[in-house]
Amino acid sequence: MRILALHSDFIKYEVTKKTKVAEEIDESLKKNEMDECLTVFTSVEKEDMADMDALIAEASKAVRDIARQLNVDSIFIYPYVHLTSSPSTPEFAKEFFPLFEQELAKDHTVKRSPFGYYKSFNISCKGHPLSELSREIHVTPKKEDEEVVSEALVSEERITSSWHVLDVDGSLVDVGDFDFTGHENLKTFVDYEISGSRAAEQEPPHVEIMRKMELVDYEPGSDSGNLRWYPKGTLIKRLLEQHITNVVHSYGAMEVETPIMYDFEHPKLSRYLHRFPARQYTVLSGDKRFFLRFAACFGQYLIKHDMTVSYKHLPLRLYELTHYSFRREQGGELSGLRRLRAFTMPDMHTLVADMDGAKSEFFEQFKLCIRWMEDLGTNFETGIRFVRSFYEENREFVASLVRELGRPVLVEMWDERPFYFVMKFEFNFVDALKKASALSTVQIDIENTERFDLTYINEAGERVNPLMLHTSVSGAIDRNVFALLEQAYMDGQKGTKPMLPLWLSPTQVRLLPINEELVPFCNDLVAQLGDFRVDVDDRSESLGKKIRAAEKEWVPYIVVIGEKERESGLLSVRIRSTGEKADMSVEQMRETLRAQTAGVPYRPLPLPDHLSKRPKFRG
RNA sequence: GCCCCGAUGGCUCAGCAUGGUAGAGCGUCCGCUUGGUAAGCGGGAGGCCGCGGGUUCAAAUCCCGCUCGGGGCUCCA
Repeated sequence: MRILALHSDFIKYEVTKKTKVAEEIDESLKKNEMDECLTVFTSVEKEDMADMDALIAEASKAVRDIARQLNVDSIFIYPYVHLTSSPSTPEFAKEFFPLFEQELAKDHTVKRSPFGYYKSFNISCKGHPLSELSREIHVTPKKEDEEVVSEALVSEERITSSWHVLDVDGSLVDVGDFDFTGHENLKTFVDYEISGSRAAEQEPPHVEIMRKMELVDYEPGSDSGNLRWYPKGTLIKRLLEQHITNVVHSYGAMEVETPIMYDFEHPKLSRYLHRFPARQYTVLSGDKRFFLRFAACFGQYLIKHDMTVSYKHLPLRLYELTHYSFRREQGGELSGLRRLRAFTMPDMHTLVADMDGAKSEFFEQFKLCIRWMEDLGTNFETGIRFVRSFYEENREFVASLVRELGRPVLVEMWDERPFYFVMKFEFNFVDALKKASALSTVQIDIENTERFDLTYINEAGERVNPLMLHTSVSGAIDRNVFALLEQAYMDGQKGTKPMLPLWLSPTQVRLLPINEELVPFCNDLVAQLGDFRVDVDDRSESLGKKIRAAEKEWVPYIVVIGEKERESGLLSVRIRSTGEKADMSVEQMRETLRAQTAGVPYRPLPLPDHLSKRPKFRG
């Protein structure tokens, strides 16, 4: 940004002609003047668009400094594009000037000439040594540090909230008064949320597991928080992705795919961005700047903006599995699969006509999320958050959610609305280090359909803004894997053998031939168990070692194949989940597997089915 | 962004306080072993001790800077 500040006896202007980009103004502003003032000619530049909040802070600081130096109170802001050769978009500047005026008006008398008009003007400059000053203001990420905090953060700090527990019988009590006996995990979640007590100074257990098991690993060749997935990890991830997509699809969402990067200068997006901390990756393409999406919101908003939607189409659901969403989290915030800079997020946005529609849809999606968590099989605790006024009007609705869930939940009640939503819930997984991480979530958004101009035609034929739900039924897929591994670890600590659900186990059945002559027989068995992931440890190792290797890989069914098996056709199976050994026929084996994998996706083995053919991905 | 910690064969780590020929286990390769429910035996190969500078006759080791990684704080739309 460039400014030219003139200490003036007076400035007068008069609008002569309107341009295409003109802001709407009152008749009274078409002609105005100010005496004894600092006239500030201002042009907003392209680079300023990186951060509106920082720009306002820096610019007003500069102007205040000059005003103090000259000891003037009155400030006249004059939008004047001609100071620069690389102006920002008119939309950005148009948004900037009123905010700039507002900021300076806190401690000065301020007037402003309108943006987007040709004007004639008269100015008298005092002509003393300090009367003509110019400044260049640069908004750089470095300067943002302490002073410039985005609107969203500021408002979050201002908002006070109170914490309660809502029980199944509908009673709402202060957290302090609730008896957590029998709800220890909820207590852990509550402590984490409220006090934020973060003791552990260790690496989360899932990190060692994900590396040792050759699922996922850090990638030193990329930015931190961008991981590499080995074949077994990729299998697990793909299965979860496929499953969540099936679930959401059969719920009635329409799947779409949208770009991963968006134009900083797109007027609607830039305005949205300025509501949030600058945590996005930026990408340069020629001299255009783009940001990598941090959710699927943008693409879906832009599609919905262009759609013609009737009330008959509601609720209308779009879904995308974002491969990837990007958030440039601060270095120290990153943690294994729990917190990443590039992550995979199933994201659904539902348009509904009104608050009644929003509530019934919210309820259905709440049930869908419960089912997901039950399938995943990890622990979870519920947080429900809303604005106080929303609760006052919807007590019964909120209570019905808790009844549906069948156990008490943590409630956070805000005095005023901190973000764009009036209500949300999340299901939080509590990990081995007693930290909580959100998985499923649904939010009722009352702001963005207007902001992004999403509309539908109601029964009266009018074009109106719907309400919108933001939903992730599963939460980030990476984080689901995190939860599965942490849960397995915790199970292991309690004495049960750690394992993944059968449908996600990279190897479901491992055959251990007692000598190499039995390998062909094992190959026949692999073929007979065709629709499952069965492999053969054909290496020339001792049986003990093969068993140990299979156990370390958490293989759910380990089958030793010797002469006895070849003759009888009965398999000697070591069942990980129960620790028992059982003899079963191939057909029984098949049935056992089939019963446990009904309704979930299948993918073939991600590696060669003979262990002797398998490379090591690490160590 | 701030504060702590770390970096040595493919992996996990020892060695570093007191400078003097670089070590182990696992894995890998080659032999032997053909076994019945969690580690059979022997041998070989494999190292710019993260990068750059300094101190020293001599640096994996001491000092400074950097890079990368992890954890904590803050943060988590």
